[in-house]
Amino acid sequence: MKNNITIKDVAKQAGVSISTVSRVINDSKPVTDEVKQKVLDVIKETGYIPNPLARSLVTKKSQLIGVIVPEVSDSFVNEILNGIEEVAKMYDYDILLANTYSDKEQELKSINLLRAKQVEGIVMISWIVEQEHINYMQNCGIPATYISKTARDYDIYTVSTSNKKATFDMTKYLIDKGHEKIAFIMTSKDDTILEMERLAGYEEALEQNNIKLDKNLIKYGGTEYENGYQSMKELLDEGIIPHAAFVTGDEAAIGAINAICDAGYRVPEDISVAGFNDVKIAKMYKPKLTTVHQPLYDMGAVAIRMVIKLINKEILDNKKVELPYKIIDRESVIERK
Amino acid sequence: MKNNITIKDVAKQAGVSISTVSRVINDSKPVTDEVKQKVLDVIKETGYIPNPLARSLVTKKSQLIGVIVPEVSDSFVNEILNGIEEVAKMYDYDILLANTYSDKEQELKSINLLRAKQVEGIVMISWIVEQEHINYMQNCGIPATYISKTARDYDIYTVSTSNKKATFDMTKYLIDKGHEKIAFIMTSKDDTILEMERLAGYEEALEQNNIKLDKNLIKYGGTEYENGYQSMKELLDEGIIPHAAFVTGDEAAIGAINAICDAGYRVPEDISVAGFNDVKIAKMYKPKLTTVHQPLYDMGAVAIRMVIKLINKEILDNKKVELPYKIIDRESVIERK
DNA sequence: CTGAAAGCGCTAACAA
DNA sequence: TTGTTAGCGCTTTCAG
Repeated sequence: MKNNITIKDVAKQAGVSISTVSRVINDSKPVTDEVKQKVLDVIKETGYIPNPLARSLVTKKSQLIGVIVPEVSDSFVNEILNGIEEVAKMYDYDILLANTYSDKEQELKSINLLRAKQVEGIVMISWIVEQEHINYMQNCGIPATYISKTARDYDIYTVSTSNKKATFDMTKYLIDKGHEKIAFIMTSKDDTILEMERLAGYEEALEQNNIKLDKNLIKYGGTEYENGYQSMKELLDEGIIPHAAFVTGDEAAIGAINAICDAGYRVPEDISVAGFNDVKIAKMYKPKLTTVHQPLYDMGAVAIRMVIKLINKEILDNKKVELPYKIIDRESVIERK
Repeated sequence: MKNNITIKDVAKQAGVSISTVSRVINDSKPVTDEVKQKVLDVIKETGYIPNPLARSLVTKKSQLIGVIVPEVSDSFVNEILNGIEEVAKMYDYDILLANTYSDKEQELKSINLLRAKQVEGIVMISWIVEQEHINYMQNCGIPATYISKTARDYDIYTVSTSNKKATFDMTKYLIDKGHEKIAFIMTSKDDTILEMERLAGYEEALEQNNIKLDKNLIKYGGTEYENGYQSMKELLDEGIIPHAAFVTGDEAAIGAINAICDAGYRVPEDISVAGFNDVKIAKMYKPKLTTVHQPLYDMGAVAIRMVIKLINKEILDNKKVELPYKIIDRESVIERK
């Protein structure tokens, strides 16, 4: 019943030595066709599967790549995960998953855990990348790439899109549509690099168009629906009715839309709303969300390909890959009359 | 830099034998406090991490559980995944992920792959469970639980909710709201057990309320947004305007809503729509989706706890766990006047 | 081309 | 309580 067949059994049954069997399953050294066939037959017959544990133990290759995510059920995350998974499979790697709930402690723990499991590389998806983690990671010398909304100038492998430029573009897009009083609702706590960059993009666009920055229009929340809802509600409760709201995350943007509607305004007729990421729901929602498209699947695919290359000691020409974003013009933003 | 420290190094440095080191790290046999402390110190100093591969090789326990899913980015799936992940961590298991895209071949392959990786158990999320897989799985004698919308009477461990009853209840709910012409849009191809059960629930509710079954109101699609959209569109194009639509999946339900709106009708004023699963988006959408709540997170949690128990040879009183569902009364269904 | 033997890092008898 | 030793299943020299 169970897979107790070992290389020994195969060897015995085929009347050869275990090394010969090893050779045929790995194609590592020449073996007479005749013998080879014999071994192959026995393998098929017995249903023998080499034990990768034993193999890994000697080769020091586990064919495992660890993936650390803040939360599997976040759509930003799981679309990336799809890309990771698929490419991993192509290269015969398996994915070891670790959820951190954005907890710093947990992230560190996960790194350890994965390391212990002998993963050959790690892809880390994290909202906020911290020097501490990087040091830690680099110390253990395990190939890693980061997918993070922050492309800060840490000396690490990252795949991302240009936040500043994307934010600038979307803001400008909004301005071009006639909006001036543009709320800016961010999806992470203040003071991270990410926010700095985005804020910079936002401010720059405003400035270039001679719109005075109004700090009251800026809110910090989280990536979730509820956060967006909350931030928008606060704004409205403060009596601020913007022409448009730019929310740097789609789920939060949808939250914001709902807050707007609950307050008795219409989207986009009264207030336009733009999102960020172009997550699956973005095109399912009504109104369909105008947003910044990030190639989530590709980001995952690229990231893992990078660590695989790293594992194979290939040289990457770039530590930082920036994938192109695109503004997706849908229904939640309209021209302001 | 790298984690090359082995048990030997620790032993040498602590001036003890490797077995002693093994004992302290596993707490398996009494060791003098003094010696123990010494060893612990050295471990801390060197940053030694036991190699689980080597350990697994001898203990035959990999601390790995395989999870096979149709697609990570499906919200039904990833909410379950969250539950799985969390409980796994509690029990010190790691998750090996395999995506199948609902491909039968791929599912079989994944089982093999995971098996090869020495997983101790498998949780399988699959739309359709097939006898072939079950046989295969049972043949390799590896503990497994299935999370599937079908609770068919296979002799396997499953966690699910009662489809028939849930469908019945929701249909009845719709009828009680004054709807008679109720479209029934299913999220999988015809002829699976799942559909049979659901259909039975639907038909029964109709019958009990003296509503004649109209086959034209029944459509088969898939779980995705597009599928729901498509099915609904077809219906409308055929000139059938139902009072309500019951779509057995939230994303598809949202697709249906969009199709309805695109055709110039309003939800829920003209047509009510009900979903199934109560996925994250269900409460984000506008109108908020009236749906059958399935405890996704819990389903994952329960499923993996079951396989862990199975792994530990504990006896489960029930092969089949049915978790309670609940009708969530939100905005997409209203009383018909 | 093939086999014998060493050893990957660890656990678990078995002695001492 | 501790050390010695024999493997776990496999790859990989090294002889032949």
